[in-house]
Amino acid sequence: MVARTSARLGKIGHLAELLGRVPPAEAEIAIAYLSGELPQRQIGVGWRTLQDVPEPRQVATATLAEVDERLTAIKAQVGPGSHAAKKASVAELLGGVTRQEQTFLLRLLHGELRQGALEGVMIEAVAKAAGVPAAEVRRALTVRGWLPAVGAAALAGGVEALRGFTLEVGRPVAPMLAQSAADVAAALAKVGVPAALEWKLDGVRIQVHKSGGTVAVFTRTLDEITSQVPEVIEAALTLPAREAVLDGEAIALRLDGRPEPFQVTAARVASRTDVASARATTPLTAFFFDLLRLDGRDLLDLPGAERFAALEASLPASLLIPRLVTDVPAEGEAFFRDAVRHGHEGVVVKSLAGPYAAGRRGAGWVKVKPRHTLDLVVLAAEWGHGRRQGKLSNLHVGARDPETGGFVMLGKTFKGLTDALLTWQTARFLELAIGPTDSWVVTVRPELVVEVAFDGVQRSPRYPGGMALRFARVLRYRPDKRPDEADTVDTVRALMP
DNA sequence: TTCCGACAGTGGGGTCGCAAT
DNA sequence: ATTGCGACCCCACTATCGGAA
Repeated sequence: MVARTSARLGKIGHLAELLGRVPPAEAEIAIAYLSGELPQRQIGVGWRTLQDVPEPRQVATATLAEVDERLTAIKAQVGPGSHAAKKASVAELLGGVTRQEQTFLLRLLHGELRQGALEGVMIEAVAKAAGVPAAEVRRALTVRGWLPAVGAAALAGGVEALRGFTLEVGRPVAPMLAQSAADVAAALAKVGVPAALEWKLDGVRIQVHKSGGTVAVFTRTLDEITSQVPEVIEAALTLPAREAVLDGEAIALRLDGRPEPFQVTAARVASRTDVASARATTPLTAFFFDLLRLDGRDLLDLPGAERFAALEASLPASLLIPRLVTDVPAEGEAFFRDAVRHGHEGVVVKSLAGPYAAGRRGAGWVKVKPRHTLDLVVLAAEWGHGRRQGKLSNLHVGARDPETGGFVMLGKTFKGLTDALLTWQTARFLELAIGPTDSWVVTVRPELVVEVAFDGVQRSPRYPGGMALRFARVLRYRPDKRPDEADTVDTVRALMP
């Protein structure tokens, strides 16, 4: 019903009505499921485990609490034999529910609920069901980070219960996100001048919580990585502040201070088995750009300029992100070019006045990155899902190889396509198809040239040229260009770091 | 009435750790 | 030893709704 209702207010109404009927003990589970999440977060079940689903039952027997218990048990199945055990448990669970419930559970477990109601809509639904302002729910969520818990509290105790949620050292806060802009001038126009510009480092976002001698480190998705980043812990422990919540970036730097490719930083942070040797070969450096709490005082609602002043006063300069405050666009442009010249991703332009909008992609922060483009050739396309069902969506694109006269695939992209373009390209690809068109991938004669934008070229173990484009997106088709006028692999190779 | 902010959806490449083969 | 799978690090972009202007 929620999925069938396209109007957002309609969805909110349906969800609120549903929440009003859920027993209090199951409210948390209901809110989690309806917004596409599991209380267990991950349970080690993916698409493979969800194949070969048994026939559902005619009548419902399972309660939400029982399903939740079973999922907890499935998560706990680890070690030898766990694949088969998980598969059996999942089959048992799915075989014990009705067809409707099974469909819902399958989508939930796949992580593709697709009913147009994730956290943003659920916040409104919780507010409506509990009879509280949505702003109160949002505020509690920013400091608690887990809507089902916040929602259950709101349903049980109203505004008073929501007011009980405060920033707690040791529990991560949803990090503030940034919008993007094409250039520094556009970014300055969005946030207003004067504004702060900071280097955008191509590393891993870190939120560091220090309380006395205890330090915890979390990622953008609030996963804890404390044990993987001892350098960050040591840095936090040297700070004079007794208690602090810091926002920043961890990145692997080379000896000359230039950044390693993102792949290197990501691999380092992901390494858990031998952190000491990983650290010896690939040390991490932490840079901080925000301070959310300092010695018992919450700073979230302070203007950006004040938060940074507090940060500056609490950290050695070596831990601070390089930053410039200006109202002159040309100075901002120069700072941006300098960041790129140092090998970094670009800059983030920040409002001096705005609060720390936890969990929001507010207009207070705007990122600017340089953009590369290439004219590439479409080699194949994949059939889309969901709202792209029936449309050839995901393009395989390649560069010309002057040696062989053929084309070398550099990656896939589905971004930047409008509905009209999807319709057009589906028809065009079917005309150009080589071989079957009902297969997952439809191979086409390499005749269409497409202009693709991307952030950079990275080493690839997957593609024959050993290179792949990062964040490729379609800008437009180039009907004025023939495939033999497309860019070559040599051009791409020259862009490798 | 038009504009624009926020949200949801549609997927991308790379890497690690673990279990299965 | 290698492969398959799940999880998660980075992410861009369009369509849509509904409140703001």
